Amino acid sequence: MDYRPLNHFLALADHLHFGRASDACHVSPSTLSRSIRQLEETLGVTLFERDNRHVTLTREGQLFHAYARETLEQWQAMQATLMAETRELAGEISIYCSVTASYSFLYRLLSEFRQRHPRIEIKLHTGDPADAIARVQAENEDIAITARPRSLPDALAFKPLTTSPLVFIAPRDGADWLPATPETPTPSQWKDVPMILSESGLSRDHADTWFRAMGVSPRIYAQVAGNEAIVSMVGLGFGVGIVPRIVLDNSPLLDRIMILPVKPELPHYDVGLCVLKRRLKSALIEALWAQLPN
Amino acid sequence: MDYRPLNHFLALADHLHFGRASDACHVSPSTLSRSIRQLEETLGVTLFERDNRHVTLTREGQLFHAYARETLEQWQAMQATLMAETRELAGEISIYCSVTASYSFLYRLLSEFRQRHPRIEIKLHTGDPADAIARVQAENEDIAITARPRSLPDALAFKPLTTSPLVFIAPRDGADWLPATPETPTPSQWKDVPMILSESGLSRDHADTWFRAMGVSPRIYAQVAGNEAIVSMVGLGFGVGIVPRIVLDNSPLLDRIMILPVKPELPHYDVGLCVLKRRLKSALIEALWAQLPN
DNA sequence: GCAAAATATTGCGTAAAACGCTATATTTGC
DNA sequence: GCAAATATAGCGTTTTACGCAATATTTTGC
Repeated sequence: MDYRPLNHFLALADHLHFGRASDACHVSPSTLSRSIRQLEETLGVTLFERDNRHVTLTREGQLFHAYARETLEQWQAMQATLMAETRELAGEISIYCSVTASYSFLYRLLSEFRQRHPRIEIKLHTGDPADAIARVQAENEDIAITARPRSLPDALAFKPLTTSPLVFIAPRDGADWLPATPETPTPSQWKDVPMILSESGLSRDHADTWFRAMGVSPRIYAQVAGNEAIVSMVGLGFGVGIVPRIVLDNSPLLDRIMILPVKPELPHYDVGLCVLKRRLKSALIEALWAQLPN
Repeated sequence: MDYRPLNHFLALADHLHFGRASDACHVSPSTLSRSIRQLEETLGVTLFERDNRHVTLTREGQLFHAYARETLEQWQAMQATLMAETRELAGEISIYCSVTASYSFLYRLLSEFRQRHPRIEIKLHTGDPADAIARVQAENEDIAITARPRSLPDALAFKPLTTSPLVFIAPRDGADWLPATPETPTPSQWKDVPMILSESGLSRDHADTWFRAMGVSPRIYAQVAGNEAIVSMVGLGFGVGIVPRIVLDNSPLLDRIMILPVKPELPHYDVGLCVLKRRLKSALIEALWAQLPN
């Protein structure tokens, strides 16, 4: 069943802005424009009054709005009824995430899901989050738990689970190469600090950006794959690292490191589920996906 | 909105036979098979149990059946509501006219009308204009585009679209039986000219009147139905014809014929819409009728 | 018992539809 | 006056739907 036109309509009714509504629907503005136009032609009425600056709902659009919401609710209720009727979906879903994410999110994500769908097997693969997007795109994995990339490819859908800041960490024992005043960093303080960084990925991008803004090149002691490895090396006294704060929440090494109160702070980023849009047709994947609020 | 899968489902639920259900839906059995399969995959349930000889509705299929009917009913109700809201007309109008009139007038008559009333279907029948009045009177057609009859029956209403003269046409190549001086016709010039005339209708009436005024009987080579046929036969050299000048405006045979400058000229006549007055009560017909100025 | 008929499904090539990029026209804010 | 923002449309590409033909299986008629 293709209810996309109703989704498109509701998004536009909500946003009253083609750009924002198209973003919300994961389509281009031209696709949304045509979809709405086609719906209007099918119905023989104008649903939105619009020029190139304003979008408002017409009276007919308001009538249609109620219809669209009810229709989608009934469709979802029908699906839920059928699912209940058959007692469950069955099959397997493969999930890729970092060790950290597996500690932090999987229980929350899956505990209710597994109760609801005991016949669905979860295949969990852990690894460097920097690989997550690529593995989903290559269809090695159904879903990944990963940071939202700066530029999300069009074929992917993303749903946030949480937000986490990136933080600088240092050995708790201290070291003479630590910046004296991390709250007021200067190039001279940071130019000789040995840095333990990711090889790639969002945290690496943000680290590079921070140092560029500082006007200094980081002195890279090691580039490693995986935030846990960074925590390990920092805990062993090899240097300063940058990791998502959530990595620390479950780390057995927490007593070996400290968070540096560096200013300006590194940005927060979303951690969430990432999936190929077209895989959402699968009832299994859609069921997992649908568990999270939008 | 694409509700075809629901239509497919309901047809199969009704027929329990892919061949008959696909016929009912105007699709091939393979299309129906795939449509049902896709719906089942989307819902994650089996709607029909089937082998190559039997189709039965599953329990989930029965649940879905109620949903499908209600959904289509609500869609139709929504459309009806919106139509009532905008006073949108829907239905069909049948129009009868000659091929010539279809070329000359339909675009002008219908293009704006169709934009204004996209839900009205036009059924177009073409034929000899001499039949137009009779077909309207017999209610075979709602409206006709035709010449104004000399005596308009009281039950009919007529609205002019344009005026056209009747003209004599001859083969461009000439012929020895052509009148030497069509501007000053004499009975002797015309008595042997082979004439290609309509079997009936206004142009035939006017031709008969002209020849009577000339004091000669036309030598009729052929009586044919349809002005285009007359143009074809004249172009092939069979004789002289009388047709409305607008017939020539779109004729591919224009280079094969010439208009004879006959005096006295045949009269002009109105071409326009003709309809039974009492059919104007119909909102559909009134809408089309009202487009033309009085 | 066997061939023919009937039936639902699937592979495959083609047609149709959907899509996004880019260009366009218009409006707004500075 | 001009840059930015916005909705729409042209166009080429991608994706999806389609039907034909082949297939496998079952049923029916002889």
